[in-house]
Amino acid sequence: MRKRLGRAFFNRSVHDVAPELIGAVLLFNGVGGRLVEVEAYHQSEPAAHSFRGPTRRNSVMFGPPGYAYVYRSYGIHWCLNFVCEPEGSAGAVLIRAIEPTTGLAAMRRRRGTAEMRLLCSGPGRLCEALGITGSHNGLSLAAPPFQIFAADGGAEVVAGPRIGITKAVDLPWRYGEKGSRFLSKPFGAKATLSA
DNA sequence: TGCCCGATTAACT
DNA sequence: GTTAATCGGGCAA
Repeated sequence: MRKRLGRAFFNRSVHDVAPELIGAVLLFNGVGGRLVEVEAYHQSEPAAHSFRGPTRRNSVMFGPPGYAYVYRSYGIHWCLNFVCEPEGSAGAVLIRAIEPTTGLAAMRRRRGTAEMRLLCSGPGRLCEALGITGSHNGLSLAAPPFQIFAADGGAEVVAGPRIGITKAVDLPWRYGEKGSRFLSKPFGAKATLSA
């Protein structure tokens, strides 16, 4: 049986947490699958929402680890983050893609497609498929509707540059499962291997 | 207040 | 390849 992840897991550096999340299982109201792509963000670098200090939108990032930070992207989509680091460090891991395994019918209905690749491959798609919205901002990751289980160690993790940002573009803080068909974008040939 | 831009996606040409 | 949808934050005035 997989180990349930709680606050202790998230109360560490985003650089430790993010690669360990690849292969972990995320369920929201019993719907979800295996995490295959995430990105790390930290207050110290300008691509992070927390870089310029607390605002109403990002306040959850400045709270304790183990909580969900959900924000609206481009005025349209929702994006899910796991708050990490000791409280006040304002780090978070953006959940970018999952391999759908559980609750396929609900995901297909919400996304309006049966195409597996299009259900959860991208941060906005994933939130729509799982039914996550801004109303879930600030919820604990250790209690329903969230259930998060540790990776079983089978995933081979690669790292590369983050996607869709214009600042700190060279930091290789995107992590994914090597060769997964459910990535939002493939990793380049020069992607490095990670623990 | 007004203007520009963004951790995106789908539907165009 | 380009563009529209649409809203909160940051910054200038």
